[in-house]
Amino acid sequence: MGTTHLEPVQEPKYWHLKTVLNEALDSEFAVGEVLPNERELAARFGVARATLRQALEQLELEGRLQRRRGVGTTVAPPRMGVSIGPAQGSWPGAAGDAWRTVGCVEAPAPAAVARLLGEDPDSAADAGTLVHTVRRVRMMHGQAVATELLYVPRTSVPGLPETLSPATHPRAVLRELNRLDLESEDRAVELGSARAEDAKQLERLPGAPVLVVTTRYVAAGRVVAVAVATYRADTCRLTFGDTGSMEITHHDGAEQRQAS
Amino acid sequence: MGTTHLEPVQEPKYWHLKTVLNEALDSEFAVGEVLPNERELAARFGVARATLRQALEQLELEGRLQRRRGVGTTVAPPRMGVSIGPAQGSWPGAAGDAWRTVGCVEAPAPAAVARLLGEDPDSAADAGTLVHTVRRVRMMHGQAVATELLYVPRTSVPGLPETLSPATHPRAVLRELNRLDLESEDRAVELGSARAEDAKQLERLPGAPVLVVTTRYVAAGRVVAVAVATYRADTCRLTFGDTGSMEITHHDGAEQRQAS
DNA sequence: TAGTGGTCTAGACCACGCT
DNA sequence: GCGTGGTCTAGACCACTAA
Repeated sequence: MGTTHLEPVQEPKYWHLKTVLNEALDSEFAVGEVLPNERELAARFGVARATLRQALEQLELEGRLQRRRGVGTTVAPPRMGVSIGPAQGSWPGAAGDAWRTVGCVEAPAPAAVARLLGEDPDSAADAGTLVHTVRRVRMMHGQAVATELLYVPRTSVPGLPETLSPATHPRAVLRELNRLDLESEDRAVELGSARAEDAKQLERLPGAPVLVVTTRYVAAGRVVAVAVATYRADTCRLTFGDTGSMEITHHDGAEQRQAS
Repeated sequence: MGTTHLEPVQEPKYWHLKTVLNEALDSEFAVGEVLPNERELAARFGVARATLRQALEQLELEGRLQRRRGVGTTVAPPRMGVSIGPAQGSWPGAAGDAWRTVGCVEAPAPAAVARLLGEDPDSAADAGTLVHTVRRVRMMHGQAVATELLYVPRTSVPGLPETLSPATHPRAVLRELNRLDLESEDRAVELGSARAEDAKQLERLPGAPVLVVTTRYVAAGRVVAVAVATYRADTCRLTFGDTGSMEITHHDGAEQRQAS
């Protein structure tokens, strides 16, 4: 990455800059390596820092870079493929999955969730059903890749005792849920930005781009649970389907060296 | 939306601004309505235009706003649910789907595609297989929501004549493809930014956020085709699963009035 | 041609991670 | 405390759309 000042083009500077950096990343940097700091880079390319940042932002969005305040900008490893249903025992709480339960409360369902549960919109308006709300975090390669809120109406798990200790509560809900036999799952994926709470658990700043996966679990003809999972969009590629053979984690880039 | 100057908080201004605007959008604006211009809004909230823009950018990312150069900023309708296989005859070219074919060439497969097709990485390095490359656009409600490049190796459609006119070529490829019986599909979804070419067809600026859906079609134990589809992330919610009953296009917001 | 959003600049200060 | 990325400002000019 030389002191290449940009030749005048009729293409936004930040766009051209992005291309140049992308190529430099492929050919001159190893995964995990730290780039020069933003002031340095901006000077080297002869642009304002804000312009340089616009290019870096996009590269981070595309999963090529990782930036951390107080630390620096590093070359990101290829996105990891995370398997989303129906395979790999994603039925919440199945043994061996990579979810870690971090809490559970019992509260009225938010309006949006009530609608997904197939409530009558009117009745949901004034009094949402009581739902067990389990918060979980999905770990992969020692990193938090997703947070999830799992909503289970009390009516879905009638076998539960009235009062539960915070320690056993989530486990009990998941256990009861696994007793039901799952008929099907509906899923939707959309782009969102991390709310403050999620951002913290994903070790990102609020507003970071995330992929929101909404799942409805159907058993015995009824929606028995709804999950809203928030995946880091920068580091994750969501994989669907039977085999999981697309889980190959390799990338285009020329050499795949490793930083010390 | 009053002349509410922001009270001093220890939260980024643009973040707070986003919250305020989001609420105003729910309560004081109808879908399709145009907002005051950026200079006006910035003045009204007592912030620099760049700061105001940071808030607007996020709201656009979340599908709440739509901005068009030379026109203005309007309140976006709720995201539309677009169905992604395996239902709804998504096997390319099936009758009645909303894809419009815009071109077709025969060329060596790019390295990334060759890998997805299950090629030997070494042989792919020096000589990619010849593939038919069909470019399609997915329309919904009269709007382009996705572009797709469908890669079909010549070996997958041996029945095809050597030379084809540009007009009949794509149709012929799709027809041959439909003769095979599809065994399964692998899919992956990740965040990307629109390349110049895609952006144009999606009526967005280059770099706009998109959801990239990569599909591998398997028939007779082999990968017979690979599709890379690029969906507008601002206007689309991708839906997966059996019923498509999550296709409800309604949103949280209080009233859902309609602009004139 | 007037008005919009998009790009760009050259500064300043802040919050955070390290050491 | 020092260096990093994150936020913010107050300008300027450009590219596009529509009247």
